[in-house]
Amino acid sequence: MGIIRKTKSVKILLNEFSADSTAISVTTLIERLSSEMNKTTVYRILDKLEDDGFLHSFLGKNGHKWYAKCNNCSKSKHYDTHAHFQCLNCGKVDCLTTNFTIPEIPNRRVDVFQLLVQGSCEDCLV
Amino acid sequence: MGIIRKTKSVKILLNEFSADSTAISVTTLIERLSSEMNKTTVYRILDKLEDDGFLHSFLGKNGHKWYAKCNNCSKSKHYDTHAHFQCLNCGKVDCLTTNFTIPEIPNRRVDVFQLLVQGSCEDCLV
DNA sequence: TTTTTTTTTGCAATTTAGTTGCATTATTTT
DNA sequence: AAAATAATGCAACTAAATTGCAAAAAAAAA
Repeated sequence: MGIIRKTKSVKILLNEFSADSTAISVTTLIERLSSEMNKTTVYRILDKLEDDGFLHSFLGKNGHKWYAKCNNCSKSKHYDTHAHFQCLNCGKVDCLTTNFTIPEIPNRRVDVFQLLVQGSCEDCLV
Repeated sequence: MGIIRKTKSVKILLNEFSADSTAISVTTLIERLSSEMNKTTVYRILDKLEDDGFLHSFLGKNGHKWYAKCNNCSKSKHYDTHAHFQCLNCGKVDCLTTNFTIPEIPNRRVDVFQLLVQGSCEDCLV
């Protein structure tokens, strides 16, 4: 699919991810932008931004969707071999720069994996 | 909370996990046991069996809940340092016996993690 | 065993994330 | 400017999970 038109809504959403590389949950975006666009639009644009390799998505601990900016992704391939870290204290979620390698598993072929790490972030560590 | 009474419904559910150690999704259980108990009961009993350390839960790729038998868990502590493997071919999900160690992450304290690996299981590998 | 207390269950209603169809509006192409 | 195409809003819908409450079942007390 991919983004075709740079509409007002697309620009607003892109802007949300321009600040830092912290991940944002879909529900947060829907609430934050409720006066500017419909939730359906949020879902659809995020979907396309992911297809375009500008964002990538993953599921938080409760199974809800989060999005974050991509660093080295393209239309054809998402480099999702990184983990996501959720701070149990402040709730902030971000991408870890560490690239994980999943060890070989006997008699199985590993295609993809999803790793969500939870703990305390640098700001919340005493 | 924990299990207090060994009711008929509890026995039926325990029985579902007695066979092998393959994980079962909540929706599968609800459908499979629809003639024997209400879905609310399924949710509630699974919840208690997890509290009791008999089952542990995790989220599948779509964010839906799965349960599997515990091996070394107790009421107070779940030894969830293992990954779950979902076969993209047959859909089967099971616990990997390999215990993963998440490497140290600079300036962060890691408390828990969730690792879902997807690929091809031993039965589905040619 | 019978009565009383407490827990469990079923049912219906509710919540919430996410999706879909369709008419309207905006953007791009001609 | 007109025509073609894509994006948006809205309402309705789907599905997983939760909640309140009355009825039923299990355990404890008598």
